[in-house]
Amino acid sequence: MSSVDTEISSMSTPISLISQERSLKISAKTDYAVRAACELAGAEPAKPIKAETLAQLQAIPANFLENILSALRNSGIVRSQRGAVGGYFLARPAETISLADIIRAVDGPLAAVRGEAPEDQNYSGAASKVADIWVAVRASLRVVLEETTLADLVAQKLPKHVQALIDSPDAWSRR
Amino acid sequence: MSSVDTEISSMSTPISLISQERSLKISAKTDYAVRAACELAGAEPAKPIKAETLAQLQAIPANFLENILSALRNSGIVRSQRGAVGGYFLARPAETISLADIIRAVDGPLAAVRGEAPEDQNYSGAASKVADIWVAVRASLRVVLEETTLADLVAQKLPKHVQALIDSPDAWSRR
DNA sequence: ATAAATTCTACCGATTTAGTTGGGAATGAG
DNA sequence: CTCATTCCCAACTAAATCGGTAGAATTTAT
Repeated sequence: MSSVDTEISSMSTPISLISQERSLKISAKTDYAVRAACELAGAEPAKPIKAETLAQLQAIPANFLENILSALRNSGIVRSQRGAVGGYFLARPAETISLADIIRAVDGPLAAVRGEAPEDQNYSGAASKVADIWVAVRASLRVVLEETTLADLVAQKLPKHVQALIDSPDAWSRR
Repeated sequence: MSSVDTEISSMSTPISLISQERSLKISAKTDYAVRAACELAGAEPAKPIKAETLAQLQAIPANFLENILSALRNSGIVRSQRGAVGGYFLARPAETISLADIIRAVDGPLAAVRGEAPEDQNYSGAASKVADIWVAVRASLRVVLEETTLADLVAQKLPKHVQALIDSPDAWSRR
């Protein structure tokens, strides 16, 4: 066949698009949830802020944010007040809300392997230590996310070991 | 507030289903890639193993595995040999291949926030420190994934700080 | 009671995930 | 040479998730 086809080598590669794979990624939902929660933590304790206001403050699509706030409410992280002067506010002090709490509320357990916890997988042969690695990954995420609270974030005072990670030389290298 | 409303507790709650969200999750692709690479690392250096055999050894869907091996080959992690006695083998010594290399080959950069690097986001207001947190998350992932090699995994000798994470009391708590 | 404000629920399209299918192209054995 | 074996590669698919919208339901102020 052939004949003319080619030129292919040069490659058209329209590369339709930006690949966008996801494994160990941070979803928009998680990012939005943390940002909205920061705004709530930065405001007066029991004064409700309406969803629309949060959306504007953080440039989050308003209707999507409502889904997120709903998940946070179901997990007991925020509470809501309906009616004319309603809105959302934190359900407990910002010092007691970790980032891990927020992420789990909107996106489920950390470091799940194909929907299940790492310790529920079973690996054989040369790969038998792989479960340990996923457990280590989860533990290292927890070191950051379980210890950092909303209060830390808005006060711009992160826990020492978290700050140390950020200050480490290659933390900002893009790779 | 109310009074009667309740009953809510009982609530139909169809609970649509097991949620299965994904943020900071480990994809099937990543898991399969690491397991297949372990088998290659556990075998003799330049003796090719065919995809079908790898698939059986690790119970990975064979055709899907070919996609994954193709990605690993494009990233220079494995090499392949066609023909009757062909198959796949590691392109370089197992000591020089980190888990981060493998994950990036099949699923792109670690800890991307909505498709972009954390340092490319810009945050305002009460959330201005959020970028730092995502950088810390990425750095903590790297601590585990950049230092652990395929050789470590098959030898069942993980780096000290990784083993320390695994041995820490709450690493295995399910949460 | 009623209107205004806001939450809440159900839906929707596009992308991604996790695969499958099938054809072609090297390679080595006989 | 020829043919079986194996990789290679592109397209296709079903189901789930992502990101987002629309409208009904609820609460509060007046």
